[in-house]
Amino acid sequence: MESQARGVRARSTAAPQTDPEGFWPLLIEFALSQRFWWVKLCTDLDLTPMQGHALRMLDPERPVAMSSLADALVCDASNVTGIVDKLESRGLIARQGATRDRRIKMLVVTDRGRKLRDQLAARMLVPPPAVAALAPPARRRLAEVLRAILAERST
Amino acid sequence: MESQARGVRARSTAAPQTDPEGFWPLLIEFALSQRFWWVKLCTDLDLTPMQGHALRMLDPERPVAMSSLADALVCDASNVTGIVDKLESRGLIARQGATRDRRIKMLVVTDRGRKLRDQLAARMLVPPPAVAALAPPARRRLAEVLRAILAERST
DNA sequence: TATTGTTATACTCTATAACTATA
DNA sequence: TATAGTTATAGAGTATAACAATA
Repeated sequence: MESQARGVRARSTAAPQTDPEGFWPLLIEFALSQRFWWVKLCTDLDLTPMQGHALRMLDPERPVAMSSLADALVCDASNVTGIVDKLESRGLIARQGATRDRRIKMLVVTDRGRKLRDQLAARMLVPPPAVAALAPPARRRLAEVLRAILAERST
Repeated sequence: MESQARGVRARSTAAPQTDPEGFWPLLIEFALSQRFWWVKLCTDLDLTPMQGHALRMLDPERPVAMSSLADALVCDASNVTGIVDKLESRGLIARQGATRDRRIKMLVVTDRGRKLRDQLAARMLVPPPAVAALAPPARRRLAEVLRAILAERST
């Protein structure tokens, strides 16, 4: 949920029709609130949000084509060029030519990039107090549902 | 979850310590995936993501100060000036002077803005098939858990 | 003096279109 | 001809600093 300082908050003006328990609006409200969480996480590690996403989506075990990263980030290839430029200039990743198709450039995560990526992953996995305090059965149930939702790819 | 075209996906390299059910990583993965969902929702209504957030956070029932909107959007006041400029130039909101303190400018949602805001709210409330298919008891339980998390304000 | 909002500036993200070098 | 990536360009979000009006 976004800040409610001075009483400002999102207000719903329409009623849900297939979700009388209000589950979906709550999930959405939560998801949108994580915008700030992600920005802070990345900023703390001197990354922009998109640079953080890029580093997260790259595979530390094997090279990934620029075009694959563009797909993963759901943005244009021209955009990826700039994002990769910045990460490469900091020595976090590197461009490599592909052997068979010389048009393709593969991206590899450097040792330095891997360290930063691991830090990011570690911080991502630290749940906020409210989540850590949940009883295990409640977490287990919610985890099952989220797994089912993510498996659908329909959102 | 971001696109997995050509096999690219986020990989975790660290293990959670206080969340053996994997609840938190799933929740985060879900939250981050909603980035694209929100962008599309706003784009369909000819709004940028931030303009959508601004319209969502404003109160159609009463004027809101620029500074309050800045708090709600968690961004600088100078930033809000530009976002408000664009919404106002489209006739979706309007600036009003405050009576007691003439430094303050209050924002009101116009009739046109209200219609667009309602459309946005209505589309937000349509759950994806995987969510709509959940049994009511499951939804009810999960709604309780999410309410508890959001009430904490600690994320 | 302090606060509200604006302006100026600079950087990042974003897409489109034109370009190159390959295929 | 088609594809992978780059460059040029323009619009939007972002913060910092300096500013005007008001308190």
